[in-house]
Amino acid sequence: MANNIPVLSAGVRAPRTIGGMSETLLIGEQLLRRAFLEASVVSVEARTSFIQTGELHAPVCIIRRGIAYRSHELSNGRKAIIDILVPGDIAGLDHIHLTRAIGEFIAADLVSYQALGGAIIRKLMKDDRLSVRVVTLIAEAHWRVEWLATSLMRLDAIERIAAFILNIYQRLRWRGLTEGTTFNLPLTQEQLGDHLGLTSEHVNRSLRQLRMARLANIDQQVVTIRDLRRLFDLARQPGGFSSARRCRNPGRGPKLAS
Amino acid sequence: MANNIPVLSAGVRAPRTIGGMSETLLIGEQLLRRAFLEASVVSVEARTSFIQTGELHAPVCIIRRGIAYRSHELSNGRKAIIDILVPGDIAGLDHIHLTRAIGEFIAADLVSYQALGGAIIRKLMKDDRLSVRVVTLIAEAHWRVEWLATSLMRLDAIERIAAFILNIYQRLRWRGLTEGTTFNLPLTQEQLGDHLGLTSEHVNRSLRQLRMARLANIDQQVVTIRDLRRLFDLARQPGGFSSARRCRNPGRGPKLAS
DNA sequence: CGGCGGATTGAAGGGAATCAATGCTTGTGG
DNA sequence: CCACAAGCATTGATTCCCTTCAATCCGCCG
Repeated sequence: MANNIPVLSAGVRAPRTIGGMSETLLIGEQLLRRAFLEASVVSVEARTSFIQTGELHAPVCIIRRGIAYRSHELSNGRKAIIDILVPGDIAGLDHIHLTRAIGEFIAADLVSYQALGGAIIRKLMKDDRLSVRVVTLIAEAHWRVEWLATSLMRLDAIERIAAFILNIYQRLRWRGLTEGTTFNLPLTQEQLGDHLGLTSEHVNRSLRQLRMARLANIDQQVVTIRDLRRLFDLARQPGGFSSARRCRNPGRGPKLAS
Repeated sequence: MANNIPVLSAGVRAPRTIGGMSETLLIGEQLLRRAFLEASVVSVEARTSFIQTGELHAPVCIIRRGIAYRSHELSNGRKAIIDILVPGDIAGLDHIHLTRAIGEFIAADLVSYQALGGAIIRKLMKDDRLSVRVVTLIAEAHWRVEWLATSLMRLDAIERIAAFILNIYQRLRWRGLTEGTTFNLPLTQEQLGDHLGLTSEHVNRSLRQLRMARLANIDQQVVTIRDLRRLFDLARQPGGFSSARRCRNPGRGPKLAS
């Protein structure tokens, strides 16, 4: 299983955990996932939120099927989606020591998951190995948001979308959930916009550009990566950026053929 | 001490940790801070990085004096600052289980800190109480970045700056590091821009607007909050936003008198 | 069929970046 | 002690990416 590989959001070189810990981590991973197997499987329909903001003693969930996301609701009804959850992801680990959930968990399509209460996880964490794995899982989620923030700061629309596609692509691959360069992405353009800090209209236009440039297709919630290499060039990785959004220096890096 | 209060970045209502855990948390906190006291105090000058990207076995640091920040270097030389560290903050907790540091830690002004190696922290974490506190500290850093990402997505320049000022203000207050509404902020406008996803020029213009509107002053690295109430209105909090950046609905919320 | 949510496309406006100068401090060396 | 350089702050003019507003189209379902 590839689950012990820390995944950085944009599909960057995955940060490595301490080499000597890997066996411990693996065992912790197994213990944790085994614990979730005991829980009953819950299914929720698309567009329903299965954990609400402020919910008391919200559980920790492992996503089994479908795509979910975590979002912050703004009082005018719009949302800021700050994490995307794919099958195998364990979500809501901050509920372990939190009385009230921060943010809302919403199913993008038909999602099934298994949930454990914070108290149970706290008990399980008496085991050092599992505890270590929980810490690394939280750290992974942290890196994802960090990279999201970084790309919001310094990449423009197309670059952000490219980075996002690669991010999801790599996470799905590491989990063995996709073979080729095609995968399902049950998000509306508005949700994409809410995740990338764009309007749905501009997401639409940017997707068209990606399609025209033959880098990637997103139609009917199906993503097809056409040119992985150039997509990587667009989605400049941290530590290996070729240039940034705001670049006084000459040479703005790869451009799309307009 | 107020250190057991989880702090959300924008100065939002602080998320509460499990009530019954508070004593455990407090003890864990004390154990952790006590451990750091043993370490020798290191001082670094302004603008020097004391942990480099990719550094092997980077330590965990507690900031004792000054302001530091964590940033991701982009290959064209520009930076994305993804966390600000004030005295009392424990930084680099993800190094506990990571062979190589992600991101760089830089002193904004004269900073002194104490550092413990990941191995030591791992050993300390055999103690459940300390382990719990470490997890909550990581979660706090996570919420900070989440809110940063949210504000990058949905707030405009002035709102982001307002949110940022309040964020720092509240963190300093919770630590008892400032009394009134004035505090020191040793960041250049360029660094502010790198943290908020703006250019230094636009930071400058926005600061002027804040000054003109008599909301806050930032001069010579000294912040003076003039109108806390209206500043809060500008920096819309998660869960309590009055409106967002992109708002098709009428009534865009508080505006500055131009 | 009509309605609805989502995708698509166009036109116009705005917020922020870019480019370009000019002050203002500070520290350094002559 | 002054001159000068370097870094930062400030300001203006211009450009452009993205939002906003407004329609239309499409697929789906009651």
